[in-house]
Amino acid sequence: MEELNRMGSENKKLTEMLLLLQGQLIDLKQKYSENCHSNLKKRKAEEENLGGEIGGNSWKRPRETTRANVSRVYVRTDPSDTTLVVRDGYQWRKYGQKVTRDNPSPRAYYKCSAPNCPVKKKVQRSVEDPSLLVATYEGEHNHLHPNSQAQMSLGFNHLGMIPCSISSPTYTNSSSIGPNPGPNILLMKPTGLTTIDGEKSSPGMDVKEFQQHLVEKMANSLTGNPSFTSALAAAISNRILDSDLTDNLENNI
DNA sequence: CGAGTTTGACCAGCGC
DNA sequence: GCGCTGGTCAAACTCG
Repeated sequence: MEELNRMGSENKKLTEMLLLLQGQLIDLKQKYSENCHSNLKKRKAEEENLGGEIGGNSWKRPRETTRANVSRVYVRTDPSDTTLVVRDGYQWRKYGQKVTRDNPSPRAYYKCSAPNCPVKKKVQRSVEDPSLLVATYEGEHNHLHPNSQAQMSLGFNHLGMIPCSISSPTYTNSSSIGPNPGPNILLMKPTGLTTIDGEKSSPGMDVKEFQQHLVEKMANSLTGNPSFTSALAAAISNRILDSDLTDNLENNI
């Protein structure tokens, strides 16, 4: 039993790590494609190298003199689902939508509808993976999360979300959450969920049994995927490079 | 009727 | 100065 608990917590850690790494991998891929395609994007990349990307910030508008708290969140959705909705538990009011030059899918602009809350978010489909929504959050909520208690117990950050979602479409699907305004993490709720190979967990299944089942499925899936190792290696090296860059910048300041 | 969404217009920054 | 682009505004519209 202890072994099971230990495996469970290790699995949790690994899952969180994987989520972070996948987010970074997607960032890296997008940066790479940007660098390869135009002089304008070359300029963007230079700006990123000069610190524009510190803190996960991808907004390079020079007019932003005071840099707000910016973070990016990746959410897996159904590619056929055209709604740019990221359910993070907060109440958002859409105030604009635009088609940007480097992405054929429209970008939606939202403001937090809580009174005096300065937080904004932009939601756009990833060019790389149309089934992936990229939500960019700016600022920090000056009020409690509507589901703050549940969020805290699940270890969510101040945005009420984890940094990115698991990439398997059968794992995380914001549109499958339904009217529940909670976070986009299906793994948290072990009833009637879909596992990697599409099988449903039985409603009567014990939580621990389900977790154990999930651990096995995930392990099989990851070890059976030859691209995972290289993707993981790339993401880790990216992380190392990032920390080196940060160190250099700190030394130079 | 109020809250939220849509969408065209407008504004500011930037490169040429 | 002009055109391009991203971000925001606000009137019209929709929905519960």
